[in-house]
Amino acid sequence: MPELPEVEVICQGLRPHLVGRIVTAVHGSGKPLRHLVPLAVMEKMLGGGRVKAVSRRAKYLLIGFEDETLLIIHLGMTGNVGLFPHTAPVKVHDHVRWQLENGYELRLHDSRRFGGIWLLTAEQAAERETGFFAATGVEPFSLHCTPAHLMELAAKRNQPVKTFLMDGKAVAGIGNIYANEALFAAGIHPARAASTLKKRDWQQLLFLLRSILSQAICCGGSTISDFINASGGRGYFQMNFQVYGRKGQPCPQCGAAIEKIAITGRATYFCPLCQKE
DNA sequence: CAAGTTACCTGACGGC
DNA sequence: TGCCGTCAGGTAACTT
Repeated sequence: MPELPEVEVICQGLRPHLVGRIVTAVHGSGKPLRHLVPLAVMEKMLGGGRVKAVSRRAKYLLIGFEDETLLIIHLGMTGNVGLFPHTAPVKVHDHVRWQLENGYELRLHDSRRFGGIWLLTAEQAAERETGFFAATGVEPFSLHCTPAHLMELAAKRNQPVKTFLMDGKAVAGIGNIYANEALFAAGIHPARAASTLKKRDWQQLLFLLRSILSQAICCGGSTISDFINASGGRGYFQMNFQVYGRKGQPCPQCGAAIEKIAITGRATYFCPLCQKE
């Protein structure tokens, strides 16, 4: 489900309701996730703690506590988090529930259980960029993310530019949807070797990528099948998809039929006329 | 050793 | 109606 815009929307939605709240207990389904901190350990480390900050890094949601303990949540393909009254019926696939002092609880719902939860101590949290996030790439909106930086990273690789964009070790937060959309906007064929892009290509691609991510955040993210934000609402950026999921439909630029191919096993949509190799 | 493939899991959808 | 195959927004452990 969630790429950078969706996680950002959840983050912004949660922040005003979660900051200042105190975790009183942690409950769960007992089913494993891709990574899961034992509920008893989580309750011991978080119990009585007050939330200080809610932020995002790559596709991870970060919930910081006053004692600097950091709760990290990844939503995988189908994960959602939201706040519910603790009396609201627990749904199938509600795998972890953080009970709060105000009668609400934060719930992680994830049918495929590709999501994950980690807990960093204050020391680990302080060192997170060289620890937990050591292998995580640069944030697309950060000042360190420049056309020159991307071109330098890509020079060492002989892979399609789409695969490069989706590699979280290079650039953080870009998944299949936004990689497809950004390459279409830039007029770059997704299978083109990343190492062949010129400075000018990277300038254009980065500018358009940022523009698309920003628009998507403003639209509340993209809801394909099950994405909902922290208030249970749907995003509507999918209305703006130019190529993603549009196989056989006319290109919005030139009218040619959008093609679908597989690149590194992932569905890839592009316009054969607007995006030359 | 970079890069492609498979595995993890459930649910939705299309074809028959 | 229902059974079966295919596919899905992500990542990491495999294999080549």
